Amino acid sequence: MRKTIYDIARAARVGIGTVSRVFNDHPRVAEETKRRVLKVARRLNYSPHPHARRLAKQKSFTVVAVVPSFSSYFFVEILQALHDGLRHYDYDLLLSGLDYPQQTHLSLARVLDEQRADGALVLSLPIMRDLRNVLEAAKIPLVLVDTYDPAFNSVSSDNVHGAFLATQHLTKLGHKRIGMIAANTSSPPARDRLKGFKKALAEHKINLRPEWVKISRSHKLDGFTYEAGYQLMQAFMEMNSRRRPTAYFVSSDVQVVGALRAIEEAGLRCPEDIAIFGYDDIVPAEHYGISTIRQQIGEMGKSAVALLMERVTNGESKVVHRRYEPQLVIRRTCGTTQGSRSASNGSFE
Amino acid sequence: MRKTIYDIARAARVGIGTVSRVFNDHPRVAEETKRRVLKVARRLNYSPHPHARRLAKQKSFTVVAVVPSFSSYFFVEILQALHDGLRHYDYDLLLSGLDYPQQTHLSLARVLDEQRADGALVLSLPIMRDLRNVLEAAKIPLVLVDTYDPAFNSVSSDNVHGAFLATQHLTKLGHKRIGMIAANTSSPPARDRLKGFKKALAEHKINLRPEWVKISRSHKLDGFTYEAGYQLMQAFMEMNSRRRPTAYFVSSDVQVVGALRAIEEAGLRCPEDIAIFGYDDIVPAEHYGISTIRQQIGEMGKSAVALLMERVTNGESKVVHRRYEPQLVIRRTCGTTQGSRSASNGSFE
DNA sequence: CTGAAAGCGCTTACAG
DNA sequence: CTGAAAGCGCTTACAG
Repeated sequence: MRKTIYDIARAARVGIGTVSRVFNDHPRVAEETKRRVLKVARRLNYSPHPHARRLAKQKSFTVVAVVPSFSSYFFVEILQALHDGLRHYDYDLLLSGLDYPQQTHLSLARVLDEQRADGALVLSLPIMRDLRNVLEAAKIPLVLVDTYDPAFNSVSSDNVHGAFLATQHLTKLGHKRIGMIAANTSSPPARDRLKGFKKALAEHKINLRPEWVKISRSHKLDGFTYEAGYQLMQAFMEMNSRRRPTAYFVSSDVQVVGALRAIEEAGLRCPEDIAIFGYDDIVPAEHYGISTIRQQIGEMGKSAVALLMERVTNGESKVVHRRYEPQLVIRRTCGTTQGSRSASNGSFE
Repeated sequence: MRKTIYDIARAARVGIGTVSRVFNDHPRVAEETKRRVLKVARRLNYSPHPHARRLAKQKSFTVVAVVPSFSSYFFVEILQALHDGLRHYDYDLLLSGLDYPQQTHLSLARVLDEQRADGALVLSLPIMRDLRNVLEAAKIPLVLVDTYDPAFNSVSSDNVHGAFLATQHLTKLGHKRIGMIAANTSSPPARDRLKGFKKALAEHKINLRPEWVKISRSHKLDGFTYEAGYQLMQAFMEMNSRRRPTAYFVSSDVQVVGALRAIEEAGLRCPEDIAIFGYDDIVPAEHYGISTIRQQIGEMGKSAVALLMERVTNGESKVVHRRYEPQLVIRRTCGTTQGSRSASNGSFE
């Protein structure tokens, strides 16, 4: 039979209040009493009933993570980081998956309504009006991860800057003809990466050719998929080789893998014929030798949890934005300095 | 302020017991009363407090999933399936990740001890003695997913048969020289796939050459990784081309991706020079054109949840084993019938 | 069919 | 420092 606080109290010859205080690290319990209670508790293999505790404390000791999708490397990694972080706080992680992004606010509203969570982590979702209303109505701490909205705490990565770095690197290698494969711009990261790309071209006085920027319209993971990368690169491959880019910034590594496939099928090689720069540094990126931008996912996860827990436990309420700097990871696919070829090619431009 | 059952009772002019009965679908409540209560509840936006309910009912309405690792496609997909399935039952899914497989039994013991779950789903773990003890001691329903042990309910896929089908397909294409890249045999699926491979060779009277079976010793995901596939295939590539297999059964698609890379680096092509058969049908497999074995992951997840919930809610207790038949998915990498080449090659053996 | 009351296992002011 | 008691929001025999 499960042991209760009464069993411990009896065996330790104290009142139940004292047992409770011991387990709640109440400051005013005599050392001696505390020791005795803990000893008995251990002997009887006691642990407080979580739901009773939650009811009495009027707290759920649970955090919800609202995730748009399970099936991408990024989410798996960030989820893992969040899960690990939460362990230190003895909080449970409740997953709230979404079938349709449109229902985010509904599913979240329900969770918050039922007071099933003391805090929320909202991943990668564009903050639309419906969602913002729910979030503002919910009087619980929350932090946005991988998105940004001035009104809420957030931990995000500077996608504009990351894309800028990647593109700039391509220019430094001597490329003048640079294209981009972008994800659906309904996704904030996709939008920012496109922005960073444009910014880098502008800053290096390289002409932006509209036909050299191909944007996925897919709604499946907002085009952050193999298929999207493959198809868009195929479109490039169909262009006359003298009239297409020599280098490409691709908005995610998953897309790069698809793109590489298209390049190979076109009988070309990367990086010999075509330079590629990706984004995300997903696990397999190393193996493919993809030059990419690393987001500090583990750090972001830890930081998001810490931020949230400060608010949940200390009642801290100032809105904070933490922005992580992405890092360049140079590997094979971007190639090395364009020698004479770039010079001559460049002169055509 | 949060509404309680008392608010509803007062507004609906009934006792709190009646309100409770309405929300618990108690059979003997007058239709008229029920309607009135529900109407008021809706108006006041009431929903029962989950923890109070759990405390009073002495049930956690939660299921734990013990997962060895987040970072693989397989787990993500199975998790997604479990999560979806659980929704229909209004049960929460509690994740219990593991840092070290060795502590599985400890982390599980803790959860069960604290009565934080009414049932458990244990994924892909080899059932060792420690774990078996914990599971047997826990008097809660549980089902094994993707593993098998005679003592517990299980939903698994017939890995022996899947590997058999894959290997047999290679023989049917005319291959006589067939090798295998296997994962660490400490993993039950890895072991079974190796077994199925051997069985198919035996049945088709093809000689098993020990040096043509390369087994990963990695502990990282038991060798179900890009790296393992890459390295083992590299080892094959270093063999004299006349003395190595013309076809390979690889124990997972992730490994295939690594293997393809090694093949490419060796200046060979798949399927023209080398035929490959994978396993798992992970999302990107389609894109690579990997011929593979599909496990019915979605089905398995649904079925596991259903099995568990029958036990949790109906108290059903017979031990049941559900085995899913894997399916052949023929794509590019295994090539087509070996023409004259296979004939002549075959004659060397 | 329905209400009043005890109980689920804790927490926490209030006295002392 | 510590005990007795009320309260957290439900559920469920027990009467009626």
